[in-house]
Amino acid sequence: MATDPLSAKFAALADPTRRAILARLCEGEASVNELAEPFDMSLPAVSKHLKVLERAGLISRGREAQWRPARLEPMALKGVADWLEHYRRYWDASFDRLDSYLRNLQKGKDDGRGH
Amino acid sequence: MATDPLSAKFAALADPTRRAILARLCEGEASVNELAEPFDMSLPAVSKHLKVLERAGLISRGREAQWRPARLEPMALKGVADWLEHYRRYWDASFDRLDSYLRNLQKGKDDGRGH
DNA sequence: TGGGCTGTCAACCGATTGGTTAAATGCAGG
DNA sequence: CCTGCATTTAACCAATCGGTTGACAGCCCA
Repeated sequence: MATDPLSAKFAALADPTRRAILARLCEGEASVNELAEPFDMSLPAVSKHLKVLERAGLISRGREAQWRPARLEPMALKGVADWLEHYRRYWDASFDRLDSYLRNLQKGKDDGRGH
Repeated sequence: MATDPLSAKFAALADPTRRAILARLCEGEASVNELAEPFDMSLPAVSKHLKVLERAGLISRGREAQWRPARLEPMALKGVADWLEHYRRYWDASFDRLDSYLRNLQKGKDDGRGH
C-alpha cells in the first residue's frame, strides 16, 4: 500500500462505505462509534476504513480522552480534483458534440450533412 | 466487480498504469500494442487493464481488422468530477484559512486573535 | 492454405482487500 | 484499584487484484 499518493486517494475513494464516511464528516468531527452507527458492520471494520482514509490523507484524527475523533481533510480531495482538471477539456468537447447533436435532432432533421 | 459505477471508476483510476493509459489516449485512439509499449509488462496484463477501464466506462473499444483500438470516454471522468464538486466548498474554506494564516505570518505577527 | 500479426482466454500465483471474532490497550470515574 | 467504555490489534478467512506463461482465435497476405 506504499503506492503513490494519488493512487492511495483513488483507492480510498473506491469504496462506498468510505465515501459515506467522508460525507458524514462534512457535518463535522465524529467518533468511531458515531461513524459506525449507519453501517451493518463491526467496529474494527470501520476502524480499518478510517485507517485507509487517514493513510490517503483524506481525514486526520485527534485524541480527546478515550475518543479518537476523525475530521475531513478537504485539501487532499483538491489534489484529486486537480488531477481530473486536466481532462475537463475532453469532456467539455464531448458535451459540445452531444449538445449540437441533440440540437439538430430537435430541428426535426439533421444538420444538412446527412445523406 | 459488479459494484456501483462510481466505485468502479475510482478503482480503475487507482492504478498508475491505467492513469498513464488514459493520458496516452488523450492524444487519440491507440492499439493495445501501442498502449503497452511504454510499460515493462506483458500484453495480457495491459489487456486486463483495458478491460478494467472499459467496464468502468472510462474507455470504449473499436474493431478495425485485427486491431481493437481504445479511445477515451471523457464523460465518465465528468461523473467523477461531479462527485468531487460537492466537496469543493470544503477545500475552498480550508484554502482560505491557510491563506489568511500565511498572510498574517507575513505581517510578522498573528491576526490579533492570538493569546 | 498456411504464416505471421494482433489480441484475448485460461490457469495459476502471491499480495492485498474487506470483513469477521477475540483479545488487548487507554482512559475516566466510583 | 477495578469496572466500563472507546478503540485498536491480532489472527484468520474468502475474494479480488495485478501480474505471469502458454494456448487459442481472428484477420491479412503470400
